[in-house]
Amino acid sequence: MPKYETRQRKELLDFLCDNADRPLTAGDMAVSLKEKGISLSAIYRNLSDLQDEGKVQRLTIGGKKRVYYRYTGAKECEKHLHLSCFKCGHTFHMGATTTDALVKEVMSESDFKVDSANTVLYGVCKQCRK
Amino acid sequence: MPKYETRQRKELLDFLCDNADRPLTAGDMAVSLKEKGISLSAIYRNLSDLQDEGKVQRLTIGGKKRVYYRYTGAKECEKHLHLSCFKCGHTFHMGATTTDALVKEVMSESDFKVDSANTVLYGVCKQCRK
DNA sequence: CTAGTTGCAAAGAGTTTGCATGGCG
DNA sequence: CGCCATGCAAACTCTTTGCAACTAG
Repeated sequence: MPKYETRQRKELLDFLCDNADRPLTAGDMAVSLKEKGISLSAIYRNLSDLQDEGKVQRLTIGGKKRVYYRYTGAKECEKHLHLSCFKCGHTFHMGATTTDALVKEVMSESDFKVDSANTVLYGVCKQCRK
Repeated sequence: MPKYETRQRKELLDFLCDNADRPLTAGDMAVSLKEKGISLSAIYRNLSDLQDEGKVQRLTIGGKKRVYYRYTGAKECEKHLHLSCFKCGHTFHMGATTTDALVKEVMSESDFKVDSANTVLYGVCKQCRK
């Protein structure tokens, strides 16, 4: 849990927000933020804090063997399910109404409370199906 | 892609099937399979093949920082969405009918083809909500 | 037999941590 | 100023790989 608002922390958050639609590895961030003078360890330490705060989620993609990070801190994320494409890796937001319907459906069918901000449906998007 | 049916591969598959309802790390498997004389590298190599065949999926859990594996090779898995509890880590299968309905709903709303065998909805199960 | 698979140990990748320095409040 | 966060490098953990021995078909 951070107590100071450091420059590094701000830069990292900005970067994550700007790239909320695609999954990032810690390495990706390091490359993009190195020029701004942000060390790998600062990235890892902040990512760790952000996860504890529930603003960042770890995830794996399709057959990939790496761990990716996704920003889920936006207020909108709480209201939407996420759709992630196996092929291109892009993440889309599902409409709030449909999300609501789905969450309720699962609740009544399986007595399971879905956390939409943190769940990702995997599949293939419109573009990649062509 | 394997060409031989080795003892190690069978044992690993058996173990995965027997534990399809909970996420396992490669280490977990190694511990349980060491007594049967199966090396870590055999486990990793077979897991890799199994992933390529689409029988095993990698996933991350809640705030955890590790990679887990789940068996998705059972024919039933193709017909069900998976519900995984943040708290206890247990995986449940959602009914086939509801799964179908959900998949269709997403398709018509977002033009996105959900791969149910490989997607996991995160949330909190009945037990853990008490 | 022949080629794929295993075990072991060493190599790699990604992530974490200790400690001195620097910066937020 | 005091304490937290950063940077760097070393330490770790998990995963992959080279090679000789083994084994399924």
